[in-house]
Amino acid sequence: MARTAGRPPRSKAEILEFRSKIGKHALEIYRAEGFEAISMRRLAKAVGCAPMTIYAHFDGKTDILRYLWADVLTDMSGDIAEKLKSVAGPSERLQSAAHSFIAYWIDHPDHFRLVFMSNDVTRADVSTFVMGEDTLAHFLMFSDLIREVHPEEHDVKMSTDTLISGLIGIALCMNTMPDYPWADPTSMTNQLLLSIIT
Amino acid sequence: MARTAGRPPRSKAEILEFRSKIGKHALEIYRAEGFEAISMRRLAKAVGCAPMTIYAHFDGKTDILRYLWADVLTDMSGDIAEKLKSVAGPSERLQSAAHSFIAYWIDHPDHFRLVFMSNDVTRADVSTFVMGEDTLAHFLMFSDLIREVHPEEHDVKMSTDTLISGLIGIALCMNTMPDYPWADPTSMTNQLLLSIIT
DNA sequence: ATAATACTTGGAACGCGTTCTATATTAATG
DNA sequence: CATTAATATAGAACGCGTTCCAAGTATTAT
Repeated sequence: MARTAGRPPRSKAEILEFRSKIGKHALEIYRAEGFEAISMRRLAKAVGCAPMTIYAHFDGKTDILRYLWADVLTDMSGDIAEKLKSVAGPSERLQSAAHSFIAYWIDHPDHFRLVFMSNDVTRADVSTFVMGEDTLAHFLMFSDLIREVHPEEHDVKMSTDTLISGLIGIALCMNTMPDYPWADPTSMTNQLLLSIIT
Repeated sequence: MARTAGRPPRSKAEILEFRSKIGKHALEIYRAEGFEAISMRRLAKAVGCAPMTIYAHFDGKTDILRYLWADVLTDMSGDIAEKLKSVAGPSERLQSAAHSFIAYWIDHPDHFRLVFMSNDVTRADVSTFVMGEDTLAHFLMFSDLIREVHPEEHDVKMSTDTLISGLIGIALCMNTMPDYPWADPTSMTNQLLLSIIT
């Protein structure tokens, strides 16, 4: 301990506050004008700081974009929950959620790109959290639905991950290769569900 | 007809030749130094023309990258075929192919990004072919394998598309969200296959 | 006050994809 | 030959993400 002289480092609270402040402005721009409109120079102007300052708090643009994930995922979860209200049976509920999931990403290709096509595939800094608790919850909702269908044993974790990644794959294909005559996404989703429900 | 004066448009053969010439150089750079190394200015230098000229033949960078797909997919198909040599039963062959598919994209994240994460999600020019006959063949191989498993009716087209997009989804998740504790990719692939094989 | 440390700032710079414009260059017709 | 249309070229420009650096500002212990 025994601080030497000089300005002390910012408290963790301050750091988080600044980060979320930048994230808030990024979200504003994204909602108003979409993905392309978010630029570091512009974001800095919106926040009211120098472009350089942002780099002191974030590793880069992708690191900022992660702040928008939660927002999009919340929107998606809301969509699913809304449609889920009027569905009763366990397997029907799982199916409804899956179809809503697909529909959401097909209806919002820009959101899909934001969440699933962030372009820093290269570096996998395990240190950063990437998927926080809250972000995760939006996906684990499928676990609950699967558990309702299979109250017995069954490897819920694996079924969930398979379903999620499978669904994301369908959405990716529809988004990135729209010219290929894919089978009906609804049919594909049902087919995918077969491996979980049966 | 009755041509007016002036230089005639290039023949289709010439156009294709120029395009493939650019594609060839792009592939060279990609193989030698990877994705990031491909830039329009540098590519022009390699081809021996002005950067502007490329834009007369391609819509943009993404349009060029498509030329590299075939190469990557051929490589992948080779990988699958190689491992498939020593596998006998119909369903075993399908499983082998699926696992090889996943393994390939996990082992080559840069290739995955090149093929499945081209960033022009926005515009869907139906006019451009996007997936040529040859490119397509690498995916339709799964159709044959599925048909071997199910000689009867069964909607092969839909099963194939579901399997392909599901596999791509698993690969995408492993590549873009490496920090999330996904279930074992092998297990997920098997789970995915359940919906097709049964 | 002074010195030491942490952080912010402004500006320049690099290479990028892309667009624009004005100026060749090429190859056909008349 | 000249004319005319198709193409290629050079160069500048825009905004982008990102990096570097020198200078400034803020906050603390001494």
